[in-house]
Amino acid sequence: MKAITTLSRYFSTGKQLQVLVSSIQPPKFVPQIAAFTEDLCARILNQYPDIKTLKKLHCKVLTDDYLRWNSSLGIKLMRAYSACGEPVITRHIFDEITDKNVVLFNVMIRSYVNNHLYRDAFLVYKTMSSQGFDPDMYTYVCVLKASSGSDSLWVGLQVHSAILKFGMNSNLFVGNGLVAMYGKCKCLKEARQVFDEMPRRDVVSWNSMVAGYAQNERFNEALDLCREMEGSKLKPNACTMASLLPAAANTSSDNVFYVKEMFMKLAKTSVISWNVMIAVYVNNTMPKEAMDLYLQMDANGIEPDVVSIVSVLPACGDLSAVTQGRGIHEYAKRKKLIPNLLLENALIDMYAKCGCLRDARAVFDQMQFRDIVSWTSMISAYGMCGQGHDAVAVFAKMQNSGLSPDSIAFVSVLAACSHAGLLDEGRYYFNLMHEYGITPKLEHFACMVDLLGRAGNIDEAYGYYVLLSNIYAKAGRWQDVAAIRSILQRKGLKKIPGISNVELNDHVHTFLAGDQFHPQSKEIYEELDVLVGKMKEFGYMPETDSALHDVEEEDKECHLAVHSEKLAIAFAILNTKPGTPIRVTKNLRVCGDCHVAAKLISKITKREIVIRDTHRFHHFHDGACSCGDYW
DNA sequence: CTAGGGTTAG
Repeated sequence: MKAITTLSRYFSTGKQLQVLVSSIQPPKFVPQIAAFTEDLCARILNQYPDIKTLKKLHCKVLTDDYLRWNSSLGIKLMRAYSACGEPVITRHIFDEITDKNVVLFNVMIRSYVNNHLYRDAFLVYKTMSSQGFDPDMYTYVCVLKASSGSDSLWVGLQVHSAILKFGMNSNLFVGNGLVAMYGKCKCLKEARQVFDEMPRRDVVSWNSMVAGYAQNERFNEALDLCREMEGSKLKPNACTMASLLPAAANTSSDNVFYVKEMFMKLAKTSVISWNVMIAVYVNNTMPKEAMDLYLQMDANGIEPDVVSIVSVLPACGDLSAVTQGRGIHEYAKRKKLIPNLLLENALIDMYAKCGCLRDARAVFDQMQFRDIVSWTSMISAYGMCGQGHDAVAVFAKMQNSGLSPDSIAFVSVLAACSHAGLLDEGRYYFNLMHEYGITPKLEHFACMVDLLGRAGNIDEAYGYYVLLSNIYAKAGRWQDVAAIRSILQRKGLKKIPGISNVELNDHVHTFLAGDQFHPQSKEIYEELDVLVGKMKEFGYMPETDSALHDVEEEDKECHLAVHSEKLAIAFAILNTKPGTPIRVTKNLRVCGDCHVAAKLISKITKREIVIRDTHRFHHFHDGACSCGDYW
């Protein structure tokens, strides 16, 4: 026994472990020797050796025969293999052990979960009871983690009902798992209910609930919970800060200050809290503060790690602090943190933002592995410097390398074309998106509008605008439509057509001002004529002059030049039963003429009409509007 | 003479 204790002192490094493994003799069925070997192996395995050492040890002593009568070592082996990212070998050992128990099942499930093989984890969970092993609290904690990891609320709910059925819900760890699962699955009410009903809560319970709010962009509630936590006896820790991070972007200065206070109150011994604070500053456009904090780490005895560097590099880019950036790059090399994909991508981005294209390219060229982000960063780098042809060349190389461009890669190449005035290339890539099954979004259209606007093709730019407006109007994303409108207005495109939407049978119908393309166009205009006739009896006078500011001159005399909301209302009247309320959304503010018309139409047709414009809601009922004619 | 297995996060 003494010998073993002495030996264990030397287990701290991989090399020593390997030496020790070589000295182990295969087990013979002599009880003392077997016990000695077992204890020795257990000690080695508990240190999580690297895969080489592990395999050596596995071959040397743990033959399958041996495993059959020793599940304890089997568990340790499985754990070690799982930690090396070898779930297949873990499973092999699991299958070899004939004398199973609940713990073995739990270790197997856990191995799958930790290696993100959630389906396999669920499968083992499903089969264990049929083999006579009932899940226990440890099992439930594992499968809850699998549910959170795979965002599968459905499985999570099933697990929850099993937990309730077997009365395991009062266990602290199970409760924490449930809170985390519901939070990940966006069920904050359920998460909060579990949290509130927990008989006992620890820091993890609070952090899980905070994480739930933060992951669902409810930063204020997350902060309220932190305050409440401080009000009780528990102190926030580095993990609390880390949980807040997803929501701590572009938030108020008060909120940033709160996180800073939390950071100051922590025992600042953990590199994680420093990294989170740096990231919070970066995500709230406070690069100077991020930089300063990074530089203070050393004096506080905290060694920056890969995450610290990846977090602070964007700040260097934002500040164009290339000297600092280079220093950090050197530090990363010295600490042998490179190669590292995230770090190298961050370096490319930093150098690009500092205008050091050569350095960016050097990092890119020296990379062992490149992902879509690496390529996209390089394309943007060239784009930012106006080297559109180089950007296009890198894009082509990326395609050749076998990677499929994603939506963001297209934004960067389109932006590069736009900055360099590469009209044909821009059109080519815009059309290419289709082949990759990517639907153009705001950013892509904005690039095209920009590109065409620069090239003087105002007409074509306008075409892209209308396309974009329709897409966003149908999705109800009026803010995006407004953003594009302001881009166009800056480019000198004054005439923005009004667009209205109205929903009918779960389908959104979109109308442009003066729209004549709708299949029911004829009936709609006829209906409008009838309505205008009746409205005139109430003293309505069409205000052609001011009302038609946003349609073409030649359309003015013609009654076809009608605002889109009138078309939408007429369409809804035609296609819905009498008395059905009509709901219209519009991308511009309702004009005076349409407002009067809507009031009268609500009276004549005895319909409730709701128009949401960019500014507010208008509820029209029996000839009056909720806005009291003030908007 | 019954271990062995568990939750949040940068």
